[in-house]
Amino acid sequence: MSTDQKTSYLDVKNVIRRRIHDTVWEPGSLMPGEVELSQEFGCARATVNRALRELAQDGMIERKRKAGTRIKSAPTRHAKFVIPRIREEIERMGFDYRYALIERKEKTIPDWLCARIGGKAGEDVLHLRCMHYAGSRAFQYEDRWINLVSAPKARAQTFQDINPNEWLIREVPFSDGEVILSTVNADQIMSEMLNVSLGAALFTLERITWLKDMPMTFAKLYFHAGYQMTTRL
Amino acid sequence: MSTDQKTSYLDVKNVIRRRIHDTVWEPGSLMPGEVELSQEFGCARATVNRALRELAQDGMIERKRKAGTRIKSAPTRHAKFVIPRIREEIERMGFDYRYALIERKEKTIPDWLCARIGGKAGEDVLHLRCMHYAGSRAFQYEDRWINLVSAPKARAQTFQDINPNEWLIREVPFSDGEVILSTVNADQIMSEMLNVSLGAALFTLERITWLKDMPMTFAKLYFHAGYQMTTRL
DNA sequence: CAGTGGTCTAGACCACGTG
DNA sequence: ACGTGGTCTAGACCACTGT
Repeated sequence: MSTDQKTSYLDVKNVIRRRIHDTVWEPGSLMPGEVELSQEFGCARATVNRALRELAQDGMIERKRKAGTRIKSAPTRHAKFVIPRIREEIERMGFDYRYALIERKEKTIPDWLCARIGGKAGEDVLHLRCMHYAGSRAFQYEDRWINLVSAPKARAQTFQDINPNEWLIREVPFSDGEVILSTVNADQIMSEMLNVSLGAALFTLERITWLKDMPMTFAKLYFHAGYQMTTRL
Repeated sequence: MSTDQKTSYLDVKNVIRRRIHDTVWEPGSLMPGEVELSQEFGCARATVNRALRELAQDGMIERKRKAGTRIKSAPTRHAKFVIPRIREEIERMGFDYRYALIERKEKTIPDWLCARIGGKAGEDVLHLRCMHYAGSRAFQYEDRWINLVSAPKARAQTFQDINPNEWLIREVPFSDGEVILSTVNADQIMSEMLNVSLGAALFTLERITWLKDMPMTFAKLYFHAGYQMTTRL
């Protein structure tokens, strides 16, 4: 009568976590290899492997072939935030989503944008300014630039009835992106658009998207006052 | 002469990703089961399993036992942000990290905090206000509350020479947490502390931490003007 | 070159949740 | 009840990289 349930990768994960927390293994030091651990835990190497793989993904340890696995001295904390599609975010709150194009202009790429996203000088870009509403309330002001070289189809799109994000998702694949969260004091334009007082603290999200080194689009989103992003750890 | 390298879980992942993007399988609909896919790809079920598991983790699909695997209609976009330890963040920028305690006071838990973190009325808490400097420049103002019921050891700690976060990491385990990013206009105190003009837009990070339903600590961090969080997708 | 993690396999049993 | 995903195993080969 042995209560020999097989040891799960979760058990392994937890034990190791505990050991790291209790400094059984010094930060920065090497921990035993997979084979050794699998013997200790009485399970297959694959089980240990999965536990360690996930711990590495969580940023608790660092693994290198031949070098072994070491405890991260500075256990990095990650938080996963949802970057919502605006329509869904608004509808999930129970409001009607409404979109309005304010301006649409083809231009030559400005220098600052060139530097910002790594484009080539002289290329054509499409500049869009739009608003997103939740019911009758202004929700987000969007300042969007689309590279017409890498996304020429945008030329034929008026963006009167579809917002840039939804169009891009449908029409343009992308490989890589960058997101920057920051804040800004509302200037004249934003205060009018978002109906907030001049200087109000606004949450902003900048997003750059590439397709294999080709810059596709740059967007700066200004949220209504009081907007916040939430996540669980 | 067959170039029969074994198909990797990465291959599977990529093909599936492609199919989802190309709407080979309708959003919201069921996709084939693991067995069927493993036959199609000519690999072991474990391989398909890993591919699907990771795709689920990336938010592209949703899996349920017995129900099968379906394509997420609203492919959620996630972004993983690093929640840095302030000392490391500052030192990584090449500055000296300096910490200063401004105020330390034991109190009865205020109502708003009670509601905020789900504590019991009447419990004792420790309220700390501190500053973090990068070299000579103010970097972050911290407003911290520690539950003295769940972390009684905090009573004996002056927090003169160690910042709350580092102490908590060392002394108190935690199971669960919540992070909220938002913005605020600098009030009198913050403008003095962070040396910014009154009303400047500040980036704030609130953090609540629990240990098995026991609220441990609540912190609101106010960053210097111009602070931003960055991540790759 | 040799040791460590990375991955694949084929088969097995289990747990959950739908019908 | 039973089908689907979830996990474990034992063994094998590969790929990277420190020595």
